[in-house]
Amino acid sequence: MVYKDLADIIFPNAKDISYYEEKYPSRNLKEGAMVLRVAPSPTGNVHIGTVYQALIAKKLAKQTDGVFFLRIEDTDQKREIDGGILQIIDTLKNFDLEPDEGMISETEEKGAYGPYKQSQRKEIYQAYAKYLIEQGKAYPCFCTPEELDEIRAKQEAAKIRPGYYGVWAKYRTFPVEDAVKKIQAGEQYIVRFKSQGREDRRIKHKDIIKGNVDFPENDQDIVIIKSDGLPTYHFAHVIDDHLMGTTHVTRGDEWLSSVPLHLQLFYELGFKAPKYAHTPTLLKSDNGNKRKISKRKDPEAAASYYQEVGIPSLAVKEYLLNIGNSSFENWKRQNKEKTIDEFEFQLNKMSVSGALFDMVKLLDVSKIVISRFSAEEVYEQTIAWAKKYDAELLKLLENKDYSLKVLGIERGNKKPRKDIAKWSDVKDNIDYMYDEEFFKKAHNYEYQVISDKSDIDKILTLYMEKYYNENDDKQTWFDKIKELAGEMGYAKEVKEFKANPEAYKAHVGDVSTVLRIALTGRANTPDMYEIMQVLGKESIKKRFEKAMEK
RNA sequence: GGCCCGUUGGUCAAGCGGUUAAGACACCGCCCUUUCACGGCGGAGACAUGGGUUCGAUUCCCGUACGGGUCACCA
Repeated sequence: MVYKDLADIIFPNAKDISYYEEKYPSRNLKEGAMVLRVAPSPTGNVHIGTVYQALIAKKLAKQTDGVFFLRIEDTDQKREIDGGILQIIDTLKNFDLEPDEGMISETEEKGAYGPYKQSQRKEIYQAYAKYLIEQGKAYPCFCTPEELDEIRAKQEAAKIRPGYYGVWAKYRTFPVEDAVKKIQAGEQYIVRFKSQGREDRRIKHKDIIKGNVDFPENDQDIVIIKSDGLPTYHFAHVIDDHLMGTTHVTRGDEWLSSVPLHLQLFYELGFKAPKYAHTPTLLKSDNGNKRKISKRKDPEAAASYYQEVGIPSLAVKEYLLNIGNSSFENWKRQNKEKTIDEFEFQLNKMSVSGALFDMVKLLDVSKIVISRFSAEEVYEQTIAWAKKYDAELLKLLENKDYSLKVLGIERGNKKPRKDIAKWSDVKDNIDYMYDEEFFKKAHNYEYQVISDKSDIDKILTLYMEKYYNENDDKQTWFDKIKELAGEMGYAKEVKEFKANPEAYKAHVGDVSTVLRIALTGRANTPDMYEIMQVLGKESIKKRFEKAMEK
């Protein structure tokens, strides 16, 4: 009996690999086009790192007229959750990172290199596993998990390198005849790769991000086909990225140490290996230590978190892009009108070490992003957010025309306001602009410099009766406040007051503050002229009356 | 523990043998003819450490410390 017989017994129905090699020909792309992918597992709660990977991969593909595809890595059925695929697809859509090829729904896909879901590629992996067995480069292993544990325990006791390799690889040299007998007797087995590597030799690898790295060769006979017939990650990666024509594998740097194995697999299968770029991990500070952002402990690890708190996906992408290529920030400042698609991302400019995810900085980026939105865009996105997360806000925004005016305050000019970092900030920023909300609340009216009740009442009455005219332009409007200040014995100019503080009780700014607090119930607001324009005379009057009642 | 990778201000980071060691966020101060925000100006704050190599090291080499990753029929 020879390897071929063994292979036929293990995978009797597998096709010859030439079938697949012909079915998936090389991609006909222009010189320099990059083919990249994002390959998450449908285990629920899409990680922000997946979005980061997808962003980079899609950007590179677009820049080079290449292809960006989505592959679902669902070879571990134990970890798979219902709706996991949909979550991934939706997340990519939310961030405007739709793939050119791959799964587009739970069951459908597009592209000529599918299936793009690994569990549906079982026969493909088996064909290649069979090929390897025929070549004597893979073999069945009948060790039980318990046996494996025993081996490990022995190795640990002897303080030698653990694993299934060399003399420890019990079935590596097992006679074909005996293996066939065991299989025919119904014994359980898995398929292992017969590594030709030697630990005392080194393999060089040039990573696009990490640079030159060399490792000892892999000598572990790793599992390629599990007992459920599905491949392990390593095997699936090599087969898929070969068949799908991936030119550049971008993945988290937790994979860096598997490179010797992957390169070996590519070599033994006769495939050309893709270029690798191992991206640094997104970290978080935890008690003074850095650690990976974890799905279990950190809410911000979930891509959905940003949707929930209302950070625009564009802001998240800009922040992520800046973590990837720090030149982005300067580029953006010099190219305010350009979209992020026009920025040229460079893999080799990525930082080698992991960055702490900085929420404060993200929020700053988000403020800038939102400040550039029109009132209409802010309105639409806030509504979309409120529909899911804040019914009260949704109700507040019912009157669209009025809301557009409110959101348009100090927006659209050269120095737009930057006080909204996320949609969940909107309510607190604008609720006082709505009468129904304003009059519902009890206000404290904590006046500052001018605190004498009769003075305050006088300012408000005088202003309303004698000075206010809703048709005034801004200059006239402010001149009138100055006059009012003068009439009440306050300094008309702040400078005057500062030059001669003994001569006055207060100044025009303090008078404005009284008006502002009576009007809005708060000491800090955007431009008061614009506020009054939006509010209108009736509302202003009622607000002053309410303030005087107190 | 073995094997890899890393370490520039609080954070993200330029720089890659000779620099007053950029910039951004955060922080502080001043200015911006009414508050806040915006904007402007200014300030404080860094090359983990010890040895080499060199006329000269943040930059190159070695060690140490610290941090991270990885050692599954998980990806």
